[in-house]
Amino acid sequence: MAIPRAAKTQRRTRIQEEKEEIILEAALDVFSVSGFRGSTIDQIAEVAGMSKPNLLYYFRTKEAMHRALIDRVLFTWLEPLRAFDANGNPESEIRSYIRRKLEMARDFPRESRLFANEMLQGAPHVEDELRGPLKSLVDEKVEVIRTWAQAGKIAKCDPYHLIFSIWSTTQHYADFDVQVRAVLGPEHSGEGRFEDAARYLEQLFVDGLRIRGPRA
Amino acid sequence: MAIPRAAKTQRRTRIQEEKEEIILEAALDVFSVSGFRGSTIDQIAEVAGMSKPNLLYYFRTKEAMHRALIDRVLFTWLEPLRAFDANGNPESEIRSYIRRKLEMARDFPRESRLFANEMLQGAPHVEDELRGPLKSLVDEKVEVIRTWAQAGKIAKCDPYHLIFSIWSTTQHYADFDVQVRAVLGPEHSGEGRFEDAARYLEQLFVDGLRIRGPRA
DNA sequence: TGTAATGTTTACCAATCGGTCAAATTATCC
DNA sequence: GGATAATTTGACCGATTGGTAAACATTACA
Repeated sequence: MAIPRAAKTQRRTRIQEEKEEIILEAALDVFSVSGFRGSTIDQIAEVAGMSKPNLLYYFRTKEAMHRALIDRVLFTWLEPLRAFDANGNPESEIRSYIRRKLEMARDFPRESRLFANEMLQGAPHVEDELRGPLKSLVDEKVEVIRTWAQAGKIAKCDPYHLIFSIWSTTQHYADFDVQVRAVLGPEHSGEGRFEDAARYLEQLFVDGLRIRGPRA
Repeated sequence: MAIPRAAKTQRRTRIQEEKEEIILEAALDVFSVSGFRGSTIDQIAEVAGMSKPNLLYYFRTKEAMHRALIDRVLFTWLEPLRAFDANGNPESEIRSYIRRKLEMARDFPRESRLFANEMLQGAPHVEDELRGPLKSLVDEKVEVIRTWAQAGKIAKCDPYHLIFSIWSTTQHYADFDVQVRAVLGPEHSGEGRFEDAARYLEQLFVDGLRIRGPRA
């Protein structure tokens, strides 16, 4: 008798590891474009190259697949912020945070879109994670930024909105990719647009945070 | 015999105007949360408070409803950018553009989310509008900004990415509203967050664009 | 190599999907 | 007030949805 999801053996089979990976990969393809409600198990099964019941053998419901995916993505999504170092140099920390977030937008656009889709729908599946781990981490980094500002290392600013603006500007290049390409035109839609964005954003944020000297 | 959508009379009935308005309002509610694929005619019909066939009497297909909605939203979405005045003062023009966009995020979050949903899905229904009218308008304003920079009125910067960053930061407060509220916590989730955002963003962009004098 | 656990497939289900149709109801205008 | 056009509804359709049952195939391990 088949017992899905290794309930009996505790240890996961080689096949389980492989297939679950393939499924989550396919699920990411589909969910990131159509959102939870707009995606179907059949679509995912087709992308994964296996039958629907086979897929449901590994993840018993559509919700289960989505949850597994969200958990994984949320973790990597927060990586750059976690790397934000209180002991580093403010300017270079912000610079590399922007760079890291832009690299994620370039290298993992599906993950970014999955997350964006979830937010647009009111975060029905991750509200707890937002209020818990996410808020805690942000609060922690906000304190760092505040300390920097009080020490006169950077200009005073609202740290929450600073973080929001870095999130939104960087993720924009993943989530609104079609729009960016359409506006830039085919001649500027190569991968170079990420370098242009990095240059622009670093200038924007670093200059914006520099302590302003005697007015020009 | 009933001829849908006033094919015969040319002029639209009072009832037609009213009902189409109610339907589009309901459709905005639903589409903005679940996207096109994830929304159902039944949902919209329920929100609109009428039967499904009745709804389909005014809009023959789900696509027709979505298109009518997109056309309307795209127009108002571009209003602030259209208002961007080449003859105005650069600093105050950018300031009021940011303010206008933030007001839209506050007052029309569903419209912003509808648009974001469409972008996430690869803009299957509006790619032409992006490449055509949108790109033209942006190109026009990019020239304005470029002229300002060349005249030494503002710092040099990539005008395209400047516009992208204003779009993304302002729309963030509509599209990622749940996240913003979760991170700010219940005590800062009142309408005041838009004022805080406005203050922060105006400072960020205006300072970032000020010609920098002798270094501080 | 045998066998028990694991993995896969075919056939199927009830619910929901987008959409149609004809009949019933209501508004409009002379 | 009656005819005519406009509106609304309930019953229905085939396709698709998320998910199940059980037979079948494969793997792992003694």
